[in-house]
Amino acid sequence: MVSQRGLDVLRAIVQDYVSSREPVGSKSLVDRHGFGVSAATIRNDMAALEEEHLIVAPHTSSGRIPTDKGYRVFVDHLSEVRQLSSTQRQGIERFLGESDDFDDLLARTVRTLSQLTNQVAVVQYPTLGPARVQHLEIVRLGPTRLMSVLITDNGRVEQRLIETRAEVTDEDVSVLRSRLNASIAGKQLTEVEAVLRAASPGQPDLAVVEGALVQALSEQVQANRQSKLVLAGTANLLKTENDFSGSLYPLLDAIEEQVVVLKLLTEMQVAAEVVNVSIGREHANSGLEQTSLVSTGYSSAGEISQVGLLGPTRMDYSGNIAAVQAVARYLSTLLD
Amino acid sequence: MVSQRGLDVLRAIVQDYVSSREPVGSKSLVDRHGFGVSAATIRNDMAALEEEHLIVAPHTSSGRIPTDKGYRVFVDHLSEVRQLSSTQRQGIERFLGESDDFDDLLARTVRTLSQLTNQVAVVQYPTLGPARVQHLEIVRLGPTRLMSVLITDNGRVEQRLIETRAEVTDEDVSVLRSRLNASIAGKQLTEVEAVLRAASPGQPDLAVVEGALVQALSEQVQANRQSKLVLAGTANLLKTENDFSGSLYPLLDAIEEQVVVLKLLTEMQVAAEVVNVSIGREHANSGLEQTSLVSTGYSSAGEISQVGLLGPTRMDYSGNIAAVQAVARYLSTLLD
DNA sequence: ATTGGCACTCAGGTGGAGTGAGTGCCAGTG
DNA sequence: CACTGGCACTCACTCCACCTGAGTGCCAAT
Repeated sequence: MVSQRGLDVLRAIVQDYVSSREPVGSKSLVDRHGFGVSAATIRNDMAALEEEHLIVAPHTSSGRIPTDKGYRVFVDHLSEVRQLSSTQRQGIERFLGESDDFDDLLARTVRTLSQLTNQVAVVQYPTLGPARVQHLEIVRLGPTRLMSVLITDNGRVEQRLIETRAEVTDEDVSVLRSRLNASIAGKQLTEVEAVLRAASPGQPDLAVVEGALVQALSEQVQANRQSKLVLAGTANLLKTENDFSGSLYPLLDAIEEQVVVLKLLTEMQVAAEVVNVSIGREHANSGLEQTSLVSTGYSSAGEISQVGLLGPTRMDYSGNIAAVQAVARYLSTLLD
Repeated sequence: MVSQRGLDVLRAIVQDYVSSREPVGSKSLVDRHGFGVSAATIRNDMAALEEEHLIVAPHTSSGRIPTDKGYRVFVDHLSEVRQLSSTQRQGIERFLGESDDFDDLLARTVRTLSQLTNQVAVVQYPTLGPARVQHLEIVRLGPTRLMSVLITDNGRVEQRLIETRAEVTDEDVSVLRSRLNASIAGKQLTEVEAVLRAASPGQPDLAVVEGALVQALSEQVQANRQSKLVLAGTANLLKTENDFSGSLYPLLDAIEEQVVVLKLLTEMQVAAEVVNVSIGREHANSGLEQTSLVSTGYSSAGEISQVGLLGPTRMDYSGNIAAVQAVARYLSTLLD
């Protein structure tokens, strides 16, 4: 059983290890934090912590480092969220406030977050969800090539290339544009597919082209479900003192691939306001075993998406949680 | 003076060093490439090459490695472009052919190129240049927030957020949308600003809002000049055996920052078809001293932009040049 | 111009000794 | 019963000395 002092010791171990990156031993522990007891006593407590798999010794007779489970207990019970300084807060607001458009805003978000924390920052694009169709533009790029641009009432823009089997003229495009806009403008994206299928066919000679367009539009609406990711600060993984054993290649590769990170973020999808922390092997995803993911929701036009950061399990959880929270909150106020 | 055999020796040194990553000495040189002479003779040639700063010895009495200047001579005079295998070619065409839209196509391009070469691949977004306005959509996001979406006749889409001082209703937006579209649809982007400034003012009560919109549009048109970059394969920098001395941090940071790379690419802007190679210190840009950039133009709707790759100066120039060329050509055929 | 021979250099690997931070255990104490 | 001081032990790391081998520059001979 782990005593109350045992937990204090765990907290101290995590703090010292995070700041020094060296396994911490009983002696230096009593030196830095004056528990009212001797090193030998602390050693007993440490033995208990090791019993519970909260800490581990990298090799016989060296200091201890926290395990994933140890970090978990630390995050859940032993740390309090440190608040950001007001200058940091202002920095965030100034930098995010200047953005030009949605893409730019998310880009600035991850930049800010990665600079603030020295970790890799990620943000999920919101799904289009309950948005409505504002306008559908069709552009003729060539005799058998069209592009559709779907604009929603909350300012998202999705485009798609279409290869038609038959040749299309500019007039055809005009006709189709009017027809389709008339039928889907103002409709929710989720309804679009049904509306299109139900619509009465237009001129027979355009049927083939119209079919291809409807097909493409449906895909476009579908596609937004599997959302997209923006990230920044991957260079932080290489900061002179890095925490990862073995090659960084699999890690950076996994991050660049995005799919694993995206999956993790999606799983964390819960209420905004709550900050989720997933530590090391808790997410046994290939490449990310040595990292923790700190994320929380932000809301954009009612939709909740995740923004967060990725770093070594040995990270400053208090500071990072605070940073993620602050950025997410401000992002929400900008978007809602 | 460097003899003809001297140049052959240089070629051999580059080839051996690129494939073995070890300084190459006179003995192993005669072993692998049977010049008709003895090692001592080769040593004399190597001394001449060193005299010309084409090769250098990392430490006294070790093998030699090529200098940036040595690579330059190799690229310009000693290497021939190796052609890609037809399966590689087909792979490129299959993967790029499937893309959905312009963004996706460029994303696939860099992915392909980075996988093909194991380097970092980059591609520059084309400037909008001579494109014409197809449609301008205005979306009302809130009482004082609008978003403008500019669609060009070659399928590019640019969006921008606008904060208006006065409140705007949906009706106002409709009015403005019609007015602005009427005046700029079909105009070249370069003309847009002039046209807008010259246009007669509409309803006086909308003047403020219209002013803000016009302002934003002008910026939007301007902004596309400074183009944007897509990249992939940064993980390749960390492949187990990597070539960079010192920390990778400054390098990855510079790449992620994009601005330096963008500047380099822009400077290379010349005719398509020609493959440019910039080697190491030839571009003395902070962070990229140990890298070479191989790039060439691709054309999109008449505009020429650059696509290329970035890797250690010790790279397989022949193969990489071939890959860049093949990808750029196919990209051009898709886009033009 | 080319060659074989020779003395020299130096990075990298190997192995042993020493150091110090840290441990587990145990007997003793308030 | 919780805590303490003491003690023997472990083991990663550093330093140093030594060796090896690939490679060099130079020179006299062809």
